Amino acid sequence: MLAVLDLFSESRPLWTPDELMRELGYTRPTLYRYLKSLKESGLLMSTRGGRFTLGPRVVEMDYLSRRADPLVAAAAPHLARLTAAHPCTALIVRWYGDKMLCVASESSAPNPVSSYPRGRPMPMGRGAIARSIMAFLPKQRLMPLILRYADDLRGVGLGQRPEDVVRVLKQIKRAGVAVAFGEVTPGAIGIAAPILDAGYPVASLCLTIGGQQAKGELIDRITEEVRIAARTISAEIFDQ
Amino acid sequence: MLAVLDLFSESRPLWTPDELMRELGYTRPTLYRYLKSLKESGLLMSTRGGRFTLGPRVVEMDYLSRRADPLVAAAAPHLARLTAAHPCTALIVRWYGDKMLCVASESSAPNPVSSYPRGRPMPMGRGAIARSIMAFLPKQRLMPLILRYADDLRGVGLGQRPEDVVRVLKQIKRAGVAVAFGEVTPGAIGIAAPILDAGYPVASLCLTIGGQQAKGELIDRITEEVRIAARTISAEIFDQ
DNA sequence: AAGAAAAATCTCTTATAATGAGATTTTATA
DNA sequence: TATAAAATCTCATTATAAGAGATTTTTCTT
Repeated sequence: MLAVLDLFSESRPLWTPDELMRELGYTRPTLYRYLKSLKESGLLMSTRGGRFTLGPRVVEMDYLSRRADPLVAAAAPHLARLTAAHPCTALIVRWYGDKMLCVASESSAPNPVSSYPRGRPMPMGRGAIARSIMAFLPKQRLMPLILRYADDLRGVGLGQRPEDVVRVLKQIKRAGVAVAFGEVTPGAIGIAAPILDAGYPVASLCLTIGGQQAKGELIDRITEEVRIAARTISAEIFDQ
Repeated sequence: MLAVLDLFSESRPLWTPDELMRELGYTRPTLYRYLKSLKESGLLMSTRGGRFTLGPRVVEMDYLSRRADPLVAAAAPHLARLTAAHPCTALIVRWYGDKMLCVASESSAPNPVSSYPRGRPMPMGRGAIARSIMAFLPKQRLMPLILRYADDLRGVGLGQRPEDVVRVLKQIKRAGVAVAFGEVTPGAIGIAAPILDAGYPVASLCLTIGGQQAKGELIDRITEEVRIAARTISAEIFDQ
């Protein structure tokens, strides 16, 4: 039944029962039984024209998840403060072991180079956010990731061999912040620091600014602010 | 398995396996099997301390649902325009047959009286939003609702008997807009017009302003703007 | 880093509950 | 209101979840 749910994607948010039957190979009564359960639970809903989409429970659960997340609560004032201080976008990206998703963001840039709403997936192989998290992973957890994203990591100039990547990440860990120039969004500078829970990276605080405003001295100042804000948030969420 | 998911609520967003076992009466292996599936699908995740919460798939699905919703897309510029014109909160509330949820909102009020984020449930028996939708329901769909929320409807002075409520709703339908004073949030005025898809109400556009700014003439002007905006959105979403 | 405690998973039999073919009912459409 | 399409029902069959208890893995303590 969860396989039905998994078919609803960005490129294909609407399905007819017949399409689902064909895709999953279920018979008509079986599929309709699943659809009935999913509809009753609110995870799916039918639209006019006999198609199905994600339903109200999805919206409701995200609301719950947002309100129950101590990280989102702790980070909100810091995002507000940082965006008030600089024309930028500040975001919190959670790391779920295999992927990263933006869970909170606020923007004060007049024309943001890119949007980072809650739920937007972020790439694991590129950008300051990914590196700020990877730098704080224990080696055993890190190595599989480096191998999996070897191509991407090479592409942004982190080094040819895994050892080279590890060396760069060690530097980032020492600095406590990662900076990237246009790796995720062309023209955007990303400055990210990890949020640690019990010493283990669970998310990243990232501030993105347009490449134009990027005087070296300003970047240094922001870098320091991000580092400190991430540290503060880490302390606030630690055990609760 | 969906019963497990249903337990995660605003008042109880964290559960231990033992609590779930006790609550649902499942044996240990059974519950763990469920948790494993739900964890693998990303609907649940475990936190430090062996507790479970809603997981990344929830965040991701809401993002999908938001991006795939033609109503959210069509309404966004209107919310922006209305909030730019008045210090207020403008929101879109979808009606799901048995409940209403805010699906989009934007605010320009300096100190909003209340917040209406996506996912917030709205009461079906009170407020301009509820009435703007009920007024456009066919009688057969309407009567059960009136009976179900009779107490609430009486409480806000819509009439003692169902016929009285029906009469008030007929007036609202003729006007095309509903106005309410402090029914959902004390001190807030709500002005709502239905969004129709194929003549059938699927949502409501609502504008809330603080009671202080509420000169009668201003309310009349806003009322007209809301009515027209809702009509425009209806036309835009009609069959895609 | 080793041992104890707790948590999670595994094994295998039993019995429950999901499946599918086809018929039937309900809903939508003209 | 008739016709087509969509959704649900029936029931025998079979697959597959459930549970008791043992076992493994993880976590915590010292």
